[in-house]
Amino acid sequence: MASLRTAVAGAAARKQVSRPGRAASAPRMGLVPSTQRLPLDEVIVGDCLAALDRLPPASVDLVFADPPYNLQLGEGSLLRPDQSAVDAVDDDWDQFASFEAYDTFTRAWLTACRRVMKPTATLWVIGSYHNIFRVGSALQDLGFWILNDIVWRKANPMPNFRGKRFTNAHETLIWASRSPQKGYTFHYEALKGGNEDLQMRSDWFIPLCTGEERLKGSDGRKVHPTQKPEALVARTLLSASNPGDVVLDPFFGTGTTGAVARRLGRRFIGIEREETYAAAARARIAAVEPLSTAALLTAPTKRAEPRVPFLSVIEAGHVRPGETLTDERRRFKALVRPDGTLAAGPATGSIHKIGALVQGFPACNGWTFWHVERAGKLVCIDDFRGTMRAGMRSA
Amino acid sequence: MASLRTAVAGAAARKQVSRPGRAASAPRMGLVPSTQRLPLDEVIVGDCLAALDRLPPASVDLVFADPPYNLQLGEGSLLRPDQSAVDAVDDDWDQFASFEAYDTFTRAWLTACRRVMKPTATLWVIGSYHNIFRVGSALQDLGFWILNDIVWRKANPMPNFRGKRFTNAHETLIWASRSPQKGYTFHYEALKGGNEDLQMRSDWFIPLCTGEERLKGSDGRKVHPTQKPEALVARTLLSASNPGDVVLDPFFGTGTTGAVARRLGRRFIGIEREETYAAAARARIAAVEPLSTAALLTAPTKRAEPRVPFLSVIEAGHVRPGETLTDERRRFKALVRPDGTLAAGPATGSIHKIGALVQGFPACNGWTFWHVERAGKLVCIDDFRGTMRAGMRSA
DNA sequence: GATTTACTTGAATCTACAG
DNA sequence: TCTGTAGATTCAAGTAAAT
Repeated sequence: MASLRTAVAGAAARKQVSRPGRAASAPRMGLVPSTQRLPLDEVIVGDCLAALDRLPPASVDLVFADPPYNLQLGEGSLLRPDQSAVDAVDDDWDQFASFEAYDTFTRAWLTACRRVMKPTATLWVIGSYHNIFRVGSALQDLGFWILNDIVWRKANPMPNFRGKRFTNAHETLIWASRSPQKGYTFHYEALKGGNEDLQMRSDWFIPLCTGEERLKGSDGRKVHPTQKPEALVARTLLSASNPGDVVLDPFFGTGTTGAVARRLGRRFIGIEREETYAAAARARIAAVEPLSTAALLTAPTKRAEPRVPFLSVIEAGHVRPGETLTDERRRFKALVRPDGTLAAGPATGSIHKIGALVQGFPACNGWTFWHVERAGKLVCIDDFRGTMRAGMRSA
Repeated sequence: MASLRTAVAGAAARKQVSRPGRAASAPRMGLVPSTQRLPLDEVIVGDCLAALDRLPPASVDLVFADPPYNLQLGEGSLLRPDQSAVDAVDDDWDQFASFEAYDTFTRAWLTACRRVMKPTATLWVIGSYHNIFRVGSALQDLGFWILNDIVWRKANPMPNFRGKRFTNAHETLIWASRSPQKGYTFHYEALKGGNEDLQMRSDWFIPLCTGEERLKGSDGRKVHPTQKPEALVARTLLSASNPGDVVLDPFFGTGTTGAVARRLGRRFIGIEREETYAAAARARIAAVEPLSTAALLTAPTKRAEPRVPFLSVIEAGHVRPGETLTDERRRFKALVRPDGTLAAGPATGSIHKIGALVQGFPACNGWTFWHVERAGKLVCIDDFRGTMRAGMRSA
């Protein structure tokens, strides 16, 4: 059964390669006319598969999905040590007859999401051990490419009242691109800057959604049983999308994704089956104050900066032809030629090639490797490039 | 699976009969006669399926499995920024033709393990996002009952050298019982006592296996590419087995499970395909000094002050994105961005970098430099960090 | 001998773009 | 679509070498 599942899913995935940028292909079902207009910043009430099929292909930049977890709870209710009852997730939408039924459901919505994702889009799914292994396997079977699994470490998890297991103190998010193809958005430097100048790790420590942030009904009870903290969703959107990007959430619930998207200057498409949740989401999102554009401006990453030929650095007079370049520790030397190449002995080539050559390395960033002497001190030639880029910005 | 190799039966095999009163069923294959004698505290060299089929059913109390991860590495080698090559895991034993092939392999060894597990036995499997979703799904499909997923947070993970993903800083263990039936071993109180009287959580912070603990050959190179830290295995054995219990490891490698089992007064059965690894394991285990029963309590892990990202301070609401930070004498200003970086004019970066920049210094401690105004007074952002650290100590 | 600095290493699905 | 090249990129520990 499982092998058949894999084969079928694989075949479906192979067949379904949309070609964005060329002809806009027909909607998957062929029954519902495709509207090319995106229902932006709206909550669509209805079945998520039907709603997804009505969206144009290759139209969203990011998907955040918090699907049903398929919790398999026992019969009786769970009691705390003080005999109060734990408010368990036993809603109809979380009930599946079998793992197979859950797998079918999972493959269906993932396939539908994949169709509407741009080739450069990525997808986030959150789950617990009850469902995340099914979801992860389905992702791989459908041709998604897992980039990371992220652990949401809960600051204040519910203890295990019976003392029969470890405190279930985390949930797992999977971050995947549509295919192994490169070119997705990842704000590496920004995340590093917000994390003590260290790479952001795959384990995130974030409190549960409680207190003011938790939506409560007029009866004082929580509106949705599994509302996620905005901080968690915000980190996914900040890391893998840009201001103005379209974020899709096929299990919108009470609209955490929409609220965060609006606050961070992203557009959203929310799909939710229950009108009660959708209504709560609309009211919640309307109250969100978007951040100022100034606070959202994305800093240009080094990769996005304009290219500066080394020849331009020479032409600007920062380095003279005939000068000698050396490395930080003055172990190697090279001669600057008027055409922007370097010479080391008989060999000539770019600053990168000669840098690699003299060190015996396969590659080298010549900009950071080579230095010139100015007033008795070594100056990195990358400093000149920085000066020139600053001049280009002000011009 | 086709090649059934004969196990090397150690001459010094201790004789142990499986529990009387339990029906000794025929071996699964029906080809090799079942030996009712358990090969305790030995390393069986050979194919793990064949070896498992020769063990009597319902005979082990715990399984610890570290199967191949099925890493799918690219063509070229990965270079660090200093151009040194990463020693990748590209061994033959980690190569599978497809997910389907890996699934087949996984179901086979899990099924074989399940047969030899006592009804009360539990199983641990470790993996990464490359394989753990396949393993978890297979476990559920085969009737295992997942008790917890545990996150091994690595103290010193390998960074992401290209800056294209989050640092892959954890691996996942699944802890499962043979079936939903109750009655497994879990030392709740002991673990709680070793964890400052707090329930042991599902996220464990443990360093990699390096230094003295890492087995090295005569050439000084690591014997096995994926040796696991003893602390990790010890915690699984302490939590889910009793002294004298039989612990099975079907992917024994260099015998971490055996060494830990011996040290903690458990018996072990190790199965390993490569004689080189098995030989190293035997020598290693022979050198292990078993602990006295009284000394088996977990040693509390010493922990440094947790690092707090400025992003977490924002997420916690202590500082709002779009707010202005200033120094104690209000000479400099910077804008707080939602990703935890600051902006001063066109420049963006961490609290430390921007603090240094505005002062014209080479470095700056942003935590003590930057302040926000609260009720007309300046509050240092380091105060917020202190508050957050207090809240994190329980985690 | 004590302290500082340099070097090594760990389960890795690790680039982007012009021509 | 493929190829060649510009050029961007690392954290925590442990060990060895240098001061």
